[in-house]
Amino acid sequence: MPKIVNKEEKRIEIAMACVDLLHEVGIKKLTVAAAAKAAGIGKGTIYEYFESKEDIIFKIIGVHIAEHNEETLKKIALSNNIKEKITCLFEFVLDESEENNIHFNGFKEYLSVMLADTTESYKSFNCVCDDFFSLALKDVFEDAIAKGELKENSLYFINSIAIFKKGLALSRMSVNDFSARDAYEEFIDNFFDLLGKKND
Amino acid sequence: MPKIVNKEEKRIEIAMACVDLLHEVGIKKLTVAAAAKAAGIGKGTIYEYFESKEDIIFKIIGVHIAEHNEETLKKIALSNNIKEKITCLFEFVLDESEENNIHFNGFKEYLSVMLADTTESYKSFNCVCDDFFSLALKDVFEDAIAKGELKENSLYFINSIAIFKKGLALSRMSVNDFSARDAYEEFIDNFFDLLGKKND
DNA sequence: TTTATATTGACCGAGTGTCGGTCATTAATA
DNA sequence: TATTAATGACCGACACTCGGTCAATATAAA
Repeated sequence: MPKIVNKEEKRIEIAMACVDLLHEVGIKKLTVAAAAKAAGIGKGTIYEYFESKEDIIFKIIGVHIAEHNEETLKKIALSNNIKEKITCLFEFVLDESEENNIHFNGFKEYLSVMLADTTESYKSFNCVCDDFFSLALKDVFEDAIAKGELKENSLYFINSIAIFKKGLALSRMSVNDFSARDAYEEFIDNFFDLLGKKND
Repeated sequence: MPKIVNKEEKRIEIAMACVDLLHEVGIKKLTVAAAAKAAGIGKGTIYEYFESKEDIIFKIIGVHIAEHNEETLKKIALSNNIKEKITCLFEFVLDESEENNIHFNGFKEYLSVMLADTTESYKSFNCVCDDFFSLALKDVFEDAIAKGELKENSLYFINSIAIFKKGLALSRMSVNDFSARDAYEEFIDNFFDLLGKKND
């Protein structure tokens, strides 16, 4: 009998091998043949591990988001400032560094694929991401309220802020000369003016 | 000389003839041949009027949005209630009627295309839509402030609300069991609690 | 009839996904 | 230990789809 490969591991391996290529050419111009070449395998083998070309993108984004969420939680734990903690949760949408641009663009590719063909599994995946954000934000808010830095009714806005974040991402993807950072700062400052407890 | 056709009119005519088909099959499965058939013309003729398949979707959404914006302004003018006026501006994202679903789905198709290949002209188009919303909302807010129904600093939130609306649309497109109406109501109620002037 | 434009569908090639077949590895057996 | 059997991994030729092109044709004004 041949060696039994770990399908899931190989899925990740192939997906990761395609990351650079994907970012070079974008999903529209990514061919399965090129993806196979990048991964050093035959074209047919791709289909042993993925349903479709789009499925590769799905895998890539999944791995990255899991990594990113972990990092985010660490950063939040390290910070002592409430506003800073919240900003950590938005960093993915705000950061315009070379490295984050790559990931953000990957997310854009993913969104495009998902909107073209919104399956239940895609939707479930989105929900998981949303839940992470909402739960983490809730923790931060409750912490801030306990410390007397935010008014209690801040909690009512958690869902709305999660939605705001999505809009921020979409705006960054689709609006000319849009500064997500500026838009975010404007929002969060106004928010704190209304709901922060001035402890001066 | 032969019959001179009005290119722009025919563009619209072809695009409109594809609306039903597009909604049936979605952009991924919409073939140019099928689109041509739906419009009762040859496949080659499509390319006399459109740059690409995607361009058809672009045209469809453009026409619908222009129509919709006009209607929205009329509805706002008819209403005397501030909250109702604001809701008019969100109606496209909230309404789940059969008819609006078709339009909303069209918008989703459009978004997908745009994210796959974000050209400057797509971005400009988005800006036009955003401007409409922001300007209309500003008018409503200023009116409400003048009437003493909203606090002045409500104006600071206009950009954020425009972004929130985008997030709401994206959520409706991509999240399981998401009620845009509920999320909107929650937001707007909390917003009025904070920034409405209680005139009781 | 001439001429400029509109229209068309056969055609092309890029690219997706399939499938029959090969290969490498290990289990079983003598 | 050597030989054979069994099996899943792997592959790339190929069938097919579909977007976009273009040479030929239709149309209608002059």
